[in-house]
Amino acid sequence: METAGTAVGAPARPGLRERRKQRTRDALVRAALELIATRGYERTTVDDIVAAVDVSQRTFFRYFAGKEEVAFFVTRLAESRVLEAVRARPPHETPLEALRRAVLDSWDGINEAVERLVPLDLHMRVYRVIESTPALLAAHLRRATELEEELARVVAEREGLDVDADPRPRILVAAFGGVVRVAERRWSAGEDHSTEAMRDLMTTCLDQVGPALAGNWRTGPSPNRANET
Amino acid sequence: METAGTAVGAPARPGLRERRKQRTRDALVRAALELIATRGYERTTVDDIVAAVDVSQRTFFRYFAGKEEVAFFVTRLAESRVLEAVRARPPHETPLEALRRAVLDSWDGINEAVERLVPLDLHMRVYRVIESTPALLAAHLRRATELEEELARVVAEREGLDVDADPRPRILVAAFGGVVRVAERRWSAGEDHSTEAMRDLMTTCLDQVGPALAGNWRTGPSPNRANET
DNA sequence: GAAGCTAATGTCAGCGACTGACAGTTGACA
DNA sequence: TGTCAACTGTCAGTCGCTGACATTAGCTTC
Repeated sequence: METAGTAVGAPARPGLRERRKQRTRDALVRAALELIATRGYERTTVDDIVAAVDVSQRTFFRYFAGKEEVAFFVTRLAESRVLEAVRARPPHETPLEALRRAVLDSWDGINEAVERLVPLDLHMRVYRVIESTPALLAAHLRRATELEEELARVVAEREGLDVDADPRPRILVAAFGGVVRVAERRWSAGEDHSTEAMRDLMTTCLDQVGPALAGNWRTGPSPNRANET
Repeated sequence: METAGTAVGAPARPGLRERRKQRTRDALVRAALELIATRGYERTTVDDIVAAVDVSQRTFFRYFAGKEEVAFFVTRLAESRVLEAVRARPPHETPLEALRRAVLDSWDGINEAVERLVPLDLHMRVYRVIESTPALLAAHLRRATELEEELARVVAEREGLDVDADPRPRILVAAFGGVVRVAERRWSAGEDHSTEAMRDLMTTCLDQVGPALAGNWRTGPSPNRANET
């Protein structure tokens, strides 16, 4: 469906109607995240959001299935990136290696992608609200397990296995996901919200999986336990 | 005010008022679970529940913080049992060992404890509704992470560590929790809902953690390797 | 450029979860 | 027995969310 007068070289610009839709959706997202970041999730009503954009409440619910969904609009970016990154890993890598490298790689350029939607700082503030609001945290965890389910499928396909027959894909992904969530929490709770800090935290946490699972912690000192005592 | 009435022991029998409270709460739980198991969660209104017990809606919300809470009333039993079991493990065990043994042990006698509240079969049906209802699944996962947080604290204390300084307790618990959830899902999705089936599934899944995390899956055969290492 | 189609939006009414305020009832206890 | 506190019910109202129907406004076609 080529519309009139769009050169092949330039990105096919959608019609006015489509652009308007995009604009109101972005406006809703921005207004919602700004309100949520400042007033909190529960103290932000849908009426507040639609009043800021001057559309009807009904319109909001046509764009988003619920109040929760708008809060995760930016987060979804990162999720899809991770999934893509895992698919792109070369097949000779170990499943765990593939997951680890994919997650670390997917952080490169994520900031720019986010910034195209909302200010990065805003997204950070919203993320902390998500982690501290019971209803949003619950939704976040559910979304995470859905992502894990897809990851398990990808891993199983990589290895030529049946997800439902062999439990290892789901187990690997579940364990991996748990560790990632620990890293995310430490990151958002800490001071340094840079991408590098995230990478460091993630690698440290993933490196600790072996030591954490195996053996007696008290026998030998762990790789880096500078902060003990 | 406090529901801390000692349900055991003969001497301190609670007064009539306390007994009435207990009775209405149990009635609400039973009615709610029965309705949820048969009609599903979303298709069960609070009005339906209170109509079955013949109390006002306001009373329901004085007993339960929300509609969700009543659905997890029985599940909470298992959670507290697991926590107790971990605390009871001898300190010479490896953290992973302690968790594993605690979870497996806590299933002994769980059926009897559940049956004191509602028929076991009813609880099973509700559990499957929880896993298949987005809103309930989200709440379930959030509760699970709260339990993991407490478990991490217990593990850290066992090993004489600071939960916030050393990441290993949370990492271990997160990975462990992920695997447990895989086992739970397989169990509730399968046919055999017996305690033994759960034990078998749990042990197999936990035995697969090592193989899943380490090495190349394609070199070694056997999706089911006897517990080595 | 006017007419027709259709997607996007607004309005209205209503359901269900949940809460605060107030009043009535009923165990507990002196 | 009477007083007090706890338990419950009623009522009104907020908020998230949805279906039905009317209205507006791009886009297409002639």
